[in-house]
Amino acid sequence: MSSDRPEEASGREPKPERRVRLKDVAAHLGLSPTTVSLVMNRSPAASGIPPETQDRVRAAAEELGYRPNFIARSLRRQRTFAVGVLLPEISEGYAAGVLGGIEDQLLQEGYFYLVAGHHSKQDLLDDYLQLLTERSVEGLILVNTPMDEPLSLPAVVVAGHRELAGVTNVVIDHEVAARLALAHLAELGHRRIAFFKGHPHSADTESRWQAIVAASVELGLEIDPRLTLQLSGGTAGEQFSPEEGYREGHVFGQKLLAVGVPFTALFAFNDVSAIGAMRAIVESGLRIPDDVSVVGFDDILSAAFQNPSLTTVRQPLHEMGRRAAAELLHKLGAPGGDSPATVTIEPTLVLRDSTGPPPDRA
Amino acid sequence: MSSDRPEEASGREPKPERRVRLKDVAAHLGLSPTTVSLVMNRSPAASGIPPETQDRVRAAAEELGYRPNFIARSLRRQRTFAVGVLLPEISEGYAAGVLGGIEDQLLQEGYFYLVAGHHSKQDLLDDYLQLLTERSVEGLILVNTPMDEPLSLPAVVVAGHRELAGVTNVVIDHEVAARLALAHLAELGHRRIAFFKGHPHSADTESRWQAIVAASVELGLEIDPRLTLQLSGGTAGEQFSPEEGYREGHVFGQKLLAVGVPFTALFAFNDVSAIGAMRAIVESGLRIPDDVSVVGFDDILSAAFQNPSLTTVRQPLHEMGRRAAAELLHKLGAPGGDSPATVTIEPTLVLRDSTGPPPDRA
DNA sequence: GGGTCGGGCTAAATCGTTTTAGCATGCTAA
DNA sequence: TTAGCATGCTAAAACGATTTAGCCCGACCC
Repeated sequence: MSSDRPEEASGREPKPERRVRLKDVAAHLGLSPTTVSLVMNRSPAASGIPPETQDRVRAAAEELGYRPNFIARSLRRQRTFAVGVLLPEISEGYAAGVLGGIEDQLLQEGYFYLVAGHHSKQDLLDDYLQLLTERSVEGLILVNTPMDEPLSLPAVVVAGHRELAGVTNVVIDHEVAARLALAHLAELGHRRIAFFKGHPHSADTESRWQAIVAASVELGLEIDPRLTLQLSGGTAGEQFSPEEGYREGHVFGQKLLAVGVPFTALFAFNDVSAIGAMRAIVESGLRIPDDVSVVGFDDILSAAFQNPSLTTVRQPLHEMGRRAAAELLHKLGAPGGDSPATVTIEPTLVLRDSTGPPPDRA
Repeated sequence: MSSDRPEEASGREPKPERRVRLKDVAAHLGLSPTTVSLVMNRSPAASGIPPETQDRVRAAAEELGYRPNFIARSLRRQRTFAVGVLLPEISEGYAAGVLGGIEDQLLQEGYFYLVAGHHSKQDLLDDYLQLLTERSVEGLILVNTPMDEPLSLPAVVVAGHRELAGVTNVVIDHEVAARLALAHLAELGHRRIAFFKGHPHSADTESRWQAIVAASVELGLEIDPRLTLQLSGGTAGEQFSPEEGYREGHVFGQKLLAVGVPFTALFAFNDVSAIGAMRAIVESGLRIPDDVSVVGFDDILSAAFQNPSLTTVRQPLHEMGRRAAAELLHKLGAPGGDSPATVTIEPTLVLRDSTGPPPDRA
């Protein structure tokens, strides 16, 4: 309870504790800043400095609570150990999941990152790109963010539309995704499968659909165009709100039932539309999975909470973020090196209660 | 199609385009860096520089594509216009919602931020606090992050446990929350209401429960201890995963039904436990809301997707983040100024389909 | 014609590091 | 005796801005 340090007890000079600088440590030791710097950085040039001096330096640094000023160091070394992340917004969904993975990987490797949400506005995107550059980020990760012009920094794009020279794309393996879902349904005995196609603007729509077509052929399944509905959605991919997606799924579920062509399973474009459709199906008096099986895509949090819980193709968002970050760091470490143009992430099938055998093989 | 700039067409010197420095602009104009700096910053000291020169400077800067180096500027001005954000992790839930609000507000005001997820590990938290300080962030926002020691920087805490000298706490108004939910149920005619109390470690548990007790008295409702279940949950507040919360809600829903004391409504501690409980209720053969009404807390995405959709008290996470950021910026703008110790955010009641009149007034 | 004033600039210090190029000093070897 | 060579350090120049304190020059005043 008693204090050894009178200045603490008396409260004298509490505030003006300026941060300790390298120079202060040097002065305290009667050495030059150079020496202290060399020691603190374990520079190879420090080999000439005898171990005892090194210990003295480190002890003094510890004692004085010296912490290097990262800003000054960045300026001198022309390295910031920071990267920029551009995304539409930190929503509860896709971007947040990916960001979590980016975060883990970057911090683990000693980097920090600056995030900017452009809300799908081109001018904001341009501004933030500018600002991030001014702040000397060393690279960029774009999540679900359209980009046409080539970038002036090393970059990795997650869920990007186009191929850009020099930038690495991280995408999900749609082939595997389609095969997982359809093989599961086929194995259960389903033959008449309905589909929700993605919105025309969405980055994933086309490749996913082609994968579905290919997998169907492979599995000997026939796709009935009357059971294939294209979601209209917002104007810019998955940017529109989940609630809207849910409502759309509800409406399209009703449309699907109204077509009058029998089907025993639905493979939706994503979980929200699947959940909306489930509601429509249940409302029509059919049971899930007894009468109709439903498979979603993404594995959003709600998927597990549905009643019945939703079988779905899981996009490992966290891992996609991790890989994107790892890939960027690789580029930074080996400039002009051998970065892949595309990194493909394997989805997994999460089996839950919304799928089961078809009611009766007609 | 034809190019005026031969170096572009020929591809000569494509790379060595070093960033243009202030000095370059100055040299290009035959002026000193001082002058250019003064003009570019619209410094009051620039009043002595004739408008024509100013125009010349700005034109040259534009022409050469000059962008100030933020690092150098930060070093000199001792301002980084960056703040640090500490949170358990960027999950799909609470933290991501708040972070979205923080992001909006900060970017709008010209700040950036560095995020670090400490995964509820004390040593990581300490490390990141250290690193953020080294990077000279000007302030801190802690989201759902326990903190005992006083901080060396201006700080705002969202959903923090304790009061810390000098730091502003952003919290939800539990009084209003409790009153909104209970008044709604009382108005519908419910008298026998069950409760899930939060986990003992959660920041909000105690204040929320006291607010519920107070509101009950106010509304003339009686709380039956047999219908009051305390969730056990993880060890550190809301850190444990949503799936676990959901499962816990399911189990506690079953427990509640097993008590044998009749009730017509449940006010859960959060949405995930409410959703879990709904499942248990439905499984027991009771209908929602015909037999039992359920009210959640938070308004997570899944709440809207339930069948029936969940009536819940909405925590405006985005706004809480916004306010936290705004409050921090205020502190930064007026050091030693008059920051409130607590900022209270008003929740709202989102009426959906999980609440209705009780089956029959016994 | 000398002093003053103000207009239009600039030199130089500074922010806190890193890093290059060397400088003393003392010992060894020829 | 002296060149040579470790050994143990340091001076000073960056990095790219901002900012303080003037400088120089011509016009004006008396």
